[in-house]
Amino acid sequence: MSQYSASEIEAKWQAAWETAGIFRAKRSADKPKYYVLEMFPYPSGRIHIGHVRNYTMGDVVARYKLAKGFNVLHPMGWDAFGMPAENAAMASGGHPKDWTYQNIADMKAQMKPMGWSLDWSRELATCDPEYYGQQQALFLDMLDAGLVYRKNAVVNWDPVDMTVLANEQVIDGKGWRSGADVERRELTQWFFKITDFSEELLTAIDTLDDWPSKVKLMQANWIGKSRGLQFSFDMVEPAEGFDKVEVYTTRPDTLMGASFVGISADHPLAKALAAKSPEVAEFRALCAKGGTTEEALEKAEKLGFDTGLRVRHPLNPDWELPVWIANFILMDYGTGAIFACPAHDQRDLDFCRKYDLPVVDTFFATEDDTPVANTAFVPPKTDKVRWVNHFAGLDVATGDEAINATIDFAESAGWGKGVTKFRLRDWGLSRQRYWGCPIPVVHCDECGVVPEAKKNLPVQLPDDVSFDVPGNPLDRHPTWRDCACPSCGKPAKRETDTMDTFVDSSWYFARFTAPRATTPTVAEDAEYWMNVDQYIGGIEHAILHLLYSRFFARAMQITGHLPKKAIEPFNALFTQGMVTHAIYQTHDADGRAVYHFPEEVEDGVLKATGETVEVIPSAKMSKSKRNVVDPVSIIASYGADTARWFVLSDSPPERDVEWTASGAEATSRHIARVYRIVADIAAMENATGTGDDDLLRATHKTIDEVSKGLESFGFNAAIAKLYGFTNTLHKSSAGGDAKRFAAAALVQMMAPFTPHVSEELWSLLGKDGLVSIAAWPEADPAMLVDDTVTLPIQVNGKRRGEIVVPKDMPKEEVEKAVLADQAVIRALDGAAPKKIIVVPGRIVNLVI
RNA sequence: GCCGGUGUGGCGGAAUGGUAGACGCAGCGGAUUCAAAAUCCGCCGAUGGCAACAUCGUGAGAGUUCGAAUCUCUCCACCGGCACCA
Repeated sequence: MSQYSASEIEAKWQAAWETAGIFRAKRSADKPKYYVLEMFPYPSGRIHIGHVRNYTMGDVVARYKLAKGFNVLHPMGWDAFGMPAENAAMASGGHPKDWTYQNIADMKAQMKPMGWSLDWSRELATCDPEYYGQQQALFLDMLDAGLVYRKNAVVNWDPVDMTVLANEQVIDGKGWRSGADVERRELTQWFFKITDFSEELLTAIDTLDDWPSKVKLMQANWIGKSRGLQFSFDMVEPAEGFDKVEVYTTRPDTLMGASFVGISADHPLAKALAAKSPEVAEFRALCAKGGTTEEALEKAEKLGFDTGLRVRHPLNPDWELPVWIANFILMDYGTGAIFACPAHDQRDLDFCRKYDLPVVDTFFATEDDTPVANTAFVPPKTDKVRWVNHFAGLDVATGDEAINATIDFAESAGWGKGVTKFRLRDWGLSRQRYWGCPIPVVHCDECGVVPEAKKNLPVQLPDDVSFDVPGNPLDRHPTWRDCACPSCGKPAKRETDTMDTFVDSSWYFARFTAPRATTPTVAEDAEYWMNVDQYIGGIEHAILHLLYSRFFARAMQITGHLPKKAIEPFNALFTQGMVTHAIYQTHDADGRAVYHFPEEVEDGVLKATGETVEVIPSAKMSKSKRNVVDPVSIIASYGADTARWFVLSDSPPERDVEWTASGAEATSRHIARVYRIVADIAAMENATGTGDDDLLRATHKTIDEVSKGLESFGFNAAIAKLYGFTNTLHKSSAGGDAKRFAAAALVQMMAPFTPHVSEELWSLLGKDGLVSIAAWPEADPAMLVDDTVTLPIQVNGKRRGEIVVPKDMPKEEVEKAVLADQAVIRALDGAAPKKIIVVPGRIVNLVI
């Protein structure tokens, strides 16, 4: 072949890899293992450029480690349960199962041409009974170990469709289909006891050395450990069987600024009052309006209801405070009751101003005693402040000191107790939906809630379901619900809730070590392949998915499914930025947003109808918003090597990248240029030339820099070095021997990025075997050091010139050389420098 | 609202306390060609200057330092997460 043709070579080399079986992971003692995993995709049906970027990053790592002599495990699967399949069934009448498996087939067909070094023999889909049956076994073991329980929790309830809505389906407090005002309603649900591990999940963050610090910080904040004071306000007149209100506060030091006692609308006292008082019941109903997200609760207008009940201040029995029901107090956190200190909490202040409640300052800044008006004074807890008549005798002290002093004071006086609490809540896993893993329990009138027997697993989803009415089809299935109680054998009903899809993705990394096993994992395989050495995925999973996986690793260790060393399953984490793209939307007759694919839009109008589209710039690519870019056309036009190189070349991998089509053409030209340069070199005579040594040095330097780039996810930097090295090689007048050495190194270094053309050029250079498994080139340290160094010279921090000096010239001689330099003499203009700063090997700065 | 992040030429970005703009794209000029494509060579932050060079310049403002894109504080804009999107 005389010129580069992607279409001819890519299929050829993919077949060669397949035949050689070089990506099939096998356990063996002779090599170290390396497990690289990218977060598995949801089978939307089309791969998008974000997938291409994510999986190419993982592939570069996997291929580099393969060349470095590791046994590499690089698997792929499908996060295949979830709402979009049901939505598709509702929209077009098909079945979620058919839709999902068709999407998997389509996406796999689009992924194969990318040439990723995946071990497809380990492919799994979470909707395969082979997978979810083992997940049910895992669930039963966790139930047995006391890690699962049932309790009430609130959901978004659509009162028109009579169905539970996902947060995503609540838009501005209304149901997405019915448009009805959404209510918060309690339901009995299954929970994982993740809070048993709050302390452990928090402290173990310190062991995650190769995780981004921002992710560790987000997880720590999410777990939210706090120390505070728990104590009671005695009621002046007991009511509804309550004689006190127990509160928890992280700022007990502000107790003298208490304005009222607030209880959550879901507090037992509020419920008890509502049973007697229509006004309270009405207020509770008002508080129940809207969605369940923390954001909705935080942003909602502050509402309060004065119960008329009074409580006594613990430090002064004559001081009575009113008890209010307030919508911003969460039943899930602390005791569901607080005391409000408006002077030092903005929410409390807003509330007190609205309902005309007193505002009492308890401390001031050391130099400023302006009373609080409409902005609460909330300095960092590490700042010293001046206290007003503090009951524990403080004058000037930090918030932290005051909190500790107050807790000690309350404990020794016997009216309060220092308590550590966590923000983290237990993980509710019940979903009132069809397309998920059935929860393998049975409800029996005689025996209560009974786990399904393991021999009856998997509890398979029935195929004969319809989606023509809202709600969970399992709930109204004529026969699937009916079963025999595993305990007493009498007729019973199956649980119709299925599992949160986060459960599916919380252990797939472990399943990949033995994907076909008839137990969740196999000890020898888990022992050999765990942990994941490098995990790669989107920053949007920084908290939930990763925290749930960390919990599952612990639960699986307790239930005997993972070894102790896998307690933290991901040794290193890399969070790639998202690929963003403009969203194109129009509105239907009812004013609801309709999204359009980029290829349907031209010059701001829909190609089909000429309708003007609204452009929302730079949003996260998402299948529901349809702002996805199709990589298939890039591969068809330029080939996989171009697509692979291009997605990694322009932007640092952790950063978001706005996708634009320009540049693929240029990448393709560059690959063709490398092809020509290397092909010419392959035809050169064996000989020496001028600059052999320079080229050799440049080669070793590039090997060093590119290897470092690959080790540290500096893919764009590594590619920039490869561009530079290609230019150096092209301009060099070195002889055939040196050039062939340099060309072979170039081809090898490009191989993780552009494996197909690299294989072609490797064989063109007359090398034996596959470049994919050729040993990675090593840089000779002796070739990396230069004898001289160029030092920039600054005068008062501004660059005025530069000198070239021997690498290890002593400071005094550098100073002499600098002062003798013409540019320096000109810049000094006769002035004598006050100070000369010489940073060896870096810079010289003269201060005048 | 709360938590986390990002901000540098026309564009993607490099430099993580030491020469701001590596490398790439776009653009401009030249060579080659009957012509074009491809290819090759060169220029390319702004302002002033024939030039040498000077001044300004990393979202805005302040600070620390011999020296700041980089560290600190305040503010602005955008992005991610907020427990039932995956």
